[in-house]
Amino acid sequence: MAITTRERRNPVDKHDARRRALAESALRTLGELGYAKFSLREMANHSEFTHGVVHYYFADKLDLIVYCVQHYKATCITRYDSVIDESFAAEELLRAFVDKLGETIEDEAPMHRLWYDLRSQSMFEPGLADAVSHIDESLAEMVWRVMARYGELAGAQLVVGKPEAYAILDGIFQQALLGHQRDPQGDHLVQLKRQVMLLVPLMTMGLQSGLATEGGSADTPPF
Amino acid sequence: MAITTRERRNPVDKHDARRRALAESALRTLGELGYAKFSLREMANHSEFTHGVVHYYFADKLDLIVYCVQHYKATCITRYDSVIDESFAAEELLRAFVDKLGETIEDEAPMHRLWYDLRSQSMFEPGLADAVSHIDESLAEMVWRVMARYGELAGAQLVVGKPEAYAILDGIFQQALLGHQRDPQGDHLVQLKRQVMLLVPLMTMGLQSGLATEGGSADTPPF
DNA sequence: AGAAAATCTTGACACTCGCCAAGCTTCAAT
DNA sequence: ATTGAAGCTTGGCGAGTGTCAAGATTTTCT
Repeated sequence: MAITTRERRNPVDKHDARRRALAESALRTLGELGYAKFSLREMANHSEFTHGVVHYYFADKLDLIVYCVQHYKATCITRYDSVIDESFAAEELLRAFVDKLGETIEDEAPMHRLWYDLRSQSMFEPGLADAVSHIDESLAEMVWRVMARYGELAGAQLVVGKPEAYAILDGIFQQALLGHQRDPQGDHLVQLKRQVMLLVPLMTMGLQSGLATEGGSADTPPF
Repeated sequence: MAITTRERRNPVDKHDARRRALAESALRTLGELGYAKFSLREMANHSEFTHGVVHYYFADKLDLIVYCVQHYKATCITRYDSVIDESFAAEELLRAFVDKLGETIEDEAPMHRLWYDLRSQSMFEPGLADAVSHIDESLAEMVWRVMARYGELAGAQLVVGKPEAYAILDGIFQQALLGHQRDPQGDHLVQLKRQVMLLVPLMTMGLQSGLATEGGSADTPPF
């Protein structure tokens, strides 16, 4: 009965690693097909798994998807922390932030459209509500870290709170994603960057007239 | 062969009226179940129609849903025009606007969550993209009419353009709807009103310090 | 009234779905 | 090497899906 920690932990680590692998495969298919057209067999066809193995690791389809949502959270919640840590001036932070925004919309569009899909689904499928709500809260906190750091570096107070800042930037981001999906040739990414560089200063006090001082390519009037 | 205009127009009117009736029934079921769980038979069970009649009036399921989206547009595009026409001062317009926002979130939550669902679906189902895009554009114009009128009444210029104003208010509205669905007992409606009354002046020049002058119950600090 | 056209119902078709049980394979421990 | 558990595959069940054809019903026109 001498069970070392290694002997005990390894099986459950294997188990969890397998769950993660399943979840990552499911996330790929979900990002491709969306919640409505997602099926376990379709996921199996697009991966190395067989359609039956899911029920060995998850109670049912919804359990898998909820786990996917929670796993997705871990990968995206700290996405902008590097731009916070590596920026030491307000304009530098803002520029790094909008660049990262543009990158993620280009590189991970399927994951982002899936996120908006799942968030909408959570209004019809109560089983998703909790997991989605937690991610939304984490995203709001991530946005708030950027905004707080920006205010700190700019030496100005924020005139909006955490929910407002998140809702605003999320709305802007969502429109950019919709436009990018509808017409990938369009200039939605530069519009997104311009809009964020307009709105972030607007959400801080005393910087409303500082827009024109940034120069560069983002000084076109918004209308 | 004497075909009067009444004889000729009536049949196609009947046809279109029937299509509209089908669409309204489908919209009710869609608002209840969401796009993913919507089925023609489920719609038939919740209405006076039989599941087969749909294919007499629509090519297929997607054709029906696209028609639903377009029909939905007509009912919601002019929703805020009355508050524009009947308000003759900036604060009055703003108050009427936020009141209407709260009303629609209370009275037509199923339709609004359906809208966000369908907009997300349009990123996976290209057949929905055009119809959804047109509605989004119309909603942006509706928001812009309110904003333009507000700026006019306040005697101030807007510091954001049409896409920004719409994205911002849409993001705020969406968060309020999500919160209201997750927890109907919460105070998301008063938060929504407070947020909009903060942000609309913020989107106009020279009104940043005018927030405290409104008094009433919306003067709590945003953070 | 009778013919013709429009409208609707019904039932079946081919298909996909989540789920599960029975059996097979792999692996670890004695 | 043998045994037992863990992991996985396979096939199938029942339910549900969109679609459509055939026929019944209603409406419209001469």
